Amino acid sequence: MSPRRSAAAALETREEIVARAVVVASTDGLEGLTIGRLAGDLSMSKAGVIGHFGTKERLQLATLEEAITIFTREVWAPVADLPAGLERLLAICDAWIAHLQSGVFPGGCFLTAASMEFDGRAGPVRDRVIAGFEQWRAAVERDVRAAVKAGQLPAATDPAQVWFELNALAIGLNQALQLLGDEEAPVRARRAMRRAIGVGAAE
Amino acid sequence: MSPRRSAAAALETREEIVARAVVVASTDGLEGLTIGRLAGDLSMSKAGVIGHFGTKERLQLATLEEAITIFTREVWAPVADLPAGLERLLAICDAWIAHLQSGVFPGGCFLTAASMEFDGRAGPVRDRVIAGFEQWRAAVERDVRAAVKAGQLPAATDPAQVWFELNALAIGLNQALQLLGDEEAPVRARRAMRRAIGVGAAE
DNA sequence: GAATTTAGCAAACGATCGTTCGTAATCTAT
DNA sequence: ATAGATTACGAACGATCGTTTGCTAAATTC
Repeated sequence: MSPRRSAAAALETREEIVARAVVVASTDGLEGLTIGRLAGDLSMSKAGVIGHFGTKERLQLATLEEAITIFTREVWAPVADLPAGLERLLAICDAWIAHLQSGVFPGGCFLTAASMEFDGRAGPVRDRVIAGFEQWRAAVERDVRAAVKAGQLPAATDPAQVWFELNALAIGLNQALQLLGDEEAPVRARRAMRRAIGVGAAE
Repeated sequence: MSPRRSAAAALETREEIVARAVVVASTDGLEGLTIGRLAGDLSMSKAGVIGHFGTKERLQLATLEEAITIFTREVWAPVADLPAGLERLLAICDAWIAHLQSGVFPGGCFLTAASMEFDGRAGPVRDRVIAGFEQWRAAVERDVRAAVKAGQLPAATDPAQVWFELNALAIGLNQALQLLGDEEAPVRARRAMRRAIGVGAAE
């Protein structure tokens, strides 16, 4: 078969490719992602796959972008409507934990894996990973500051420290779930996150 | 040149290969490790490289084993002589942080990277990674229990919870250093580790 | 309805992957 | 000194890598 798809349908094809790429890269890594593998999975030719992106690196970037979109939808969107402050910060933590448990990415947190995979290689993929983390960090720290300003957290609270700990705990939870299948990890992570924020675990 | 090395020297060759493999895999991952690349770096033939291991998987296992040995030497050996308990637990944390800062692995913590890379693929490499983490976890938890027994920590202290948090913070520190070059991360990690243990940061 | 653009395929490109084979050089053991 | 193991090499294996090139057939534009 040859190109019997309309321009709109071609966009769909591109989305199908990216959707599959996210799944594959989630377990095999962005570098382990392969055009031939993708073509086989989708019953397409290699040229048909790469044609939508031009280059493997741009395919990786598109895949990363989609993963960031999914993360945003899973973790940020559910809490976006809450007012900035402690309540939303706690909701973020719970959504974060739920996301890591959800199995949306079969190979575990995509961004975490990508950050480890590309932390030593320069290039646009690494740059995008960094930008993604910085954006997420800014969102979390904003709520910490709002909670401090509202008197919900002690004035001495350091937003950067809270972010550091929450992010570390999320990564640690991801490892515990993916590598060890530790079923107690989510509750441990929640407890530690509450403590990192400076709020009783009874919350 | 052809094989003009004695049996003893051949062991040296093997060690040289593994030493180089640790460096390469530290940045490119155990899967990104390539026999041809290794042969080029060492001015050897591919057959000469793989001949010492038989299989790439066994080369990966030897590389992983060496990385575990290095980690043990860097983090455990300096504190092994201390008596079990709170003092050694705190020393472990400091040695751990120092190790992550040391740049022994140019691409960051080898075990962390390997755990992310292989957390979705069955096989002996993944099994060895898990065993390495379990062994390290047992060592840390042992000191937590000893500290509790000695009355240095509250009786309600949960060793598994402490391990979970310390490990997460170490991974988070590794990411902050490698991906973001965050120079404040080590002091943040140290502070959080002290708090996870349940000891004042002034210690 | 004719001309142009586009989606996707089949095939091939050189490069590299992990692995195997035969062979020469060296070491070890008799 | 001679025989047998090793060590490592060069060369080749089939497979797969990312990418490029023509081509066909459908969709779009004029």
